[in-house]
Amino acid sequence: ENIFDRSRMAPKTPIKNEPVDLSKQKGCTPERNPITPVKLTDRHQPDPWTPTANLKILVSAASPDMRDREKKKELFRPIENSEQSDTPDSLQYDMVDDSTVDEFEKQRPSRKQKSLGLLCQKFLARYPSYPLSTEKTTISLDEVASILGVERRRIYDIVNVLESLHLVSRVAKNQYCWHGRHNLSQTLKTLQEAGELQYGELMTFQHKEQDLEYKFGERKKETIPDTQDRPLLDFSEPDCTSASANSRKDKSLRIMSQKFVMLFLVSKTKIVTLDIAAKILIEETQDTVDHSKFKTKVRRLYDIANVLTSLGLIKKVHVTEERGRKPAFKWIGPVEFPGKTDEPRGNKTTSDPLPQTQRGVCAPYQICATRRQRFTRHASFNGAQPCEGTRRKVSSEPNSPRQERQDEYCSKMINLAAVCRQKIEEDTRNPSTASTLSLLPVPGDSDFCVNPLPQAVFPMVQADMPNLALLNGVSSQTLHPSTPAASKTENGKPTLLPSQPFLCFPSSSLFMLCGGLQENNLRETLPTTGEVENRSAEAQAAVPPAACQKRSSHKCTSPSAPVDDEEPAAKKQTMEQSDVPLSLVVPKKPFESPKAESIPGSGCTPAVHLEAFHLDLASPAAPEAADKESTKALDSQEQEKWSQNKDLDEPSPGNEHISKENANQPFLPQYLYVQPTAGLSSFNFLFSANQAPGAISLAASQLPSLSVPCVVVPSAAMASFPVVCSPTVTGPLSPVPDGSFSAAASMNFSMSGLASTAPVFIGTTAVVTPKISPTPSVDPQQPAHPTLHLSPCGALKLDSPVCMGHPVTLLKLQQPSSAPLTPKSIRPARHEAFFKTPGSLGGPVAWKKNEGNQTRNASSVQRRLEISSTSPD
DNA sequence: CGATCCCGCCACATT
DNA sequence: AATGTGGCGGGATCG
Repeated sequence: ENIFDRSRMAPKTPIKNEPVDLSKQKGCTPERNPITPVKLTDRHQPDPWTPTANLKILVSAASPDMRDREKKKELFRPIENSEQSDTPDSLQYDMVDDSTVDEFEKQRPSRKQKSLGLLCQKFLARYPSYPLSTEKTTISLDEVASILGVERRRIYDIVNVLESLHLVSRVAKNQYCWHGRHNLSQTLKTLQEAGELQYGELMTFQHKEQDLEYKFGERKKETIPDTQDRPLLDFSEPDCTSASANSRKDKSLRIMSQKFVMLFLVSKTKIVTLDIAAKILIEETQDTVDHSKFKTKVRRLYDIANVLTSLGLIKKVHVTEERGRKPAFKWIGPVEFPGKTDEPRGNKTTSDPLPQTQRGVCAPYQICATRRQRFTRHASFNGAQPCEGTRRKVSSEPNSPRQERQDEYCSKMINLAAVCRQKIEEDTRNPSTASTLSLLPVPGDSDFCVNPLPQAVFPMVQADMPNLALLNGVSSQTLHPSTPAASKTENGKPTLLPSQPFLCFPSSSLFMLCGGLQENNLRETLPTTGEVENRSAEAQAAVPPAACQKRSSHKCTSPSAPVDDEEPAAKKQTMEQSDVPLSLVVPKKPFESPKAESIPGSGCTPAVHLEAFHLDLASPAAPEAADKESTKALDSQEQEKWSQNKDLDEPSPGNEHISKENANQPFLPQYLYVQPTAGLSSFNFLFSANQAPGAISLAASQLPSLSVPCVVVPSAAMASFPVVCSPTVTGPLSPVPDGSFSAAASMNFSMSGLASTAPVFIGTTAVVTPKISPTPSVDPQQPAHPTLHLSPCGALKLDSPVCMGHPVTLLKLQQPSSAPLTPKSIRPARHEAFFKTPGSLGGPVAWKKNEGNQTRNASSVQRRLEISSTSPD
């Protein structure tokens, strides 16, 4: 509590004022003692309590420098003056201290009070998350240590982890430079990329491996053969320095921290158990595996986890496996990163931070990853080096500023989302663990937001593990998530679950949206197009329920191919599907063409994308997830969005509306708009899904990007539930346009959302649309879906469908339509990848296929690597 | 009793 | 040699 206050109070800048702060704190000590345990007492310990004694203590705590310096003076002074002041020291002090102290002692600070996590929070509270570029704050370890009342050693633990994420950089001896979260997303992205390279494969199997590992221990290594430990990313050295070569174990804590983060980013489920992480990390590091070593590693991971938890990037969860419940952590930080790596273009603000060539380069640090090579240079970075100073290079922020902004926003958004998410999750969980499904059960019910719309779109969210799910509204969907889980185990399987995305809709009112704009048209125009479209349409539709229904039905039915796929797909499985969808898509285009035409190629694509999306979503949520992965490799897809809401009432359907801007501009993105009802003032929104223009282009790339962002906005009324949306996400890969906007879009809404209060959310991931339509046609689907879910195989099935959805579609569409096809064919593979989902046991093979995807992904990555490698060479 | 993880010794690195 | 860093793991707490 205190912390918060303080932070608020002083969020501002850090340190500089220390004197003040210090004084306060110290002064506070007594006061705060109650709260914070701090060792003060201890320190005070023995001595005679005189003012001096206190000083001494403080001093001792402080570094030598500190001691000498005025700080002491200041500190004391303030204290004396302000608080206890006047009196002759000792007395008051004693009084205060003792009493407090004693109390404390009595109470015992409780270990928790001294926890690293708490300490980290305190630490973070002292600095602004997004410091102005102008202000550079430097952090003196000694000061901080003394202020926070801990030994310096502890500060190192915190700083090392923060450094691994580039939130701070070492400037000099006892000095660190605070950067804040501006570059966090960039860093995460980099880590994600690096992680894919290193762990991608592993993660694929995640679950399996886990098990295996358990048994075997670490065999995994294979995958990651060589990597040594070296820093994946090293931040450190942008330049080089001799140091780079470095020494001392390379700061294992930092490296470990990065690797740990990578595991999350690469994990589909976004959940990583400690033991697995430990095993992986050990392996990399070494072969030997002793038990003791393992134990030590776990200890370190706890240290890191505490810091990451304080940063709001992960949270603790438990995974129940056959073996039992295991401690694990779930990533709740941003999943997707706006910056794109791929494209050069970048548009949006963000993008390109790195002007130069490839991003690969950019990515700083990169990952030398796997191979160890590191690149050195990022020369690009050099330019901007921040603090630097002396020797150590610090480079921290390689990134350009612009991006940062976006990132920031994103980050903020994300955070919010995370918060929401958590809430939701929690809620969900509570019901039952196993339960993930619990929600599901009601498909039809109004509860889910869907009501209004026949079809709703849901964003997927990943569930956390435990929770999960949700879904669908109405009918159709359902559980995908659950399925997998179910298959595995009843409960827990968080793993699986997690991976899959779900949505929840609590109440009715929600809305979502999604990106595809075109679709609307399409749908209308052609029902047939397919599910995908439908979805998009649906999404749109969703808003306007009435309309939607029709569509939905149409969708379902009409789209022969696509549709089929879905259903069949489930059965069928797989990859191929993707193709199918495409085909479906194609048709649409024609339809759409009017709009689309305007921008021919692009128009189509976008639409397609959307569709794909939808499809995925629609069918099994899970799949979608898979897709993403494929696309990126990561799981970003999974990300989730959460929404939360608290709202009050229900949403009033009426309120919501979706406006489509599209209408005018077909291609463009769709938006959803939700008007708030009276109640809400706050929100409304919308968003577009994609943007058109970019989309237009059509390239496959778009698709990926496509992520259509959806946004949900809760109306005021709705408030009660949140919604979410997500864009899907391939984003990263995709070039530009999409990504950019998606990001942008999200940002926007988010912002608004934030402001308002309402929960909003956004997700990256995909969205799912349920298709539920009133029409019979739908029904068929339903069965299918369910089946999928249910069936053990579910995962597989799901995947397949999913796969279909995405990428493929696009491609095909394009071709037929306009022409310009891009060769993205590649994507299909990716799609597959997506599917990989978690749990699935089943279809491992398929997953692997990812590779194909990866190729894509990889392609970019690889290129980078290659480049990098070459360059280094 | 297992999960956490505080605490601080001590080795290595840097001054 | 002094001081900065940070690996490491014993053992106390927590749940």
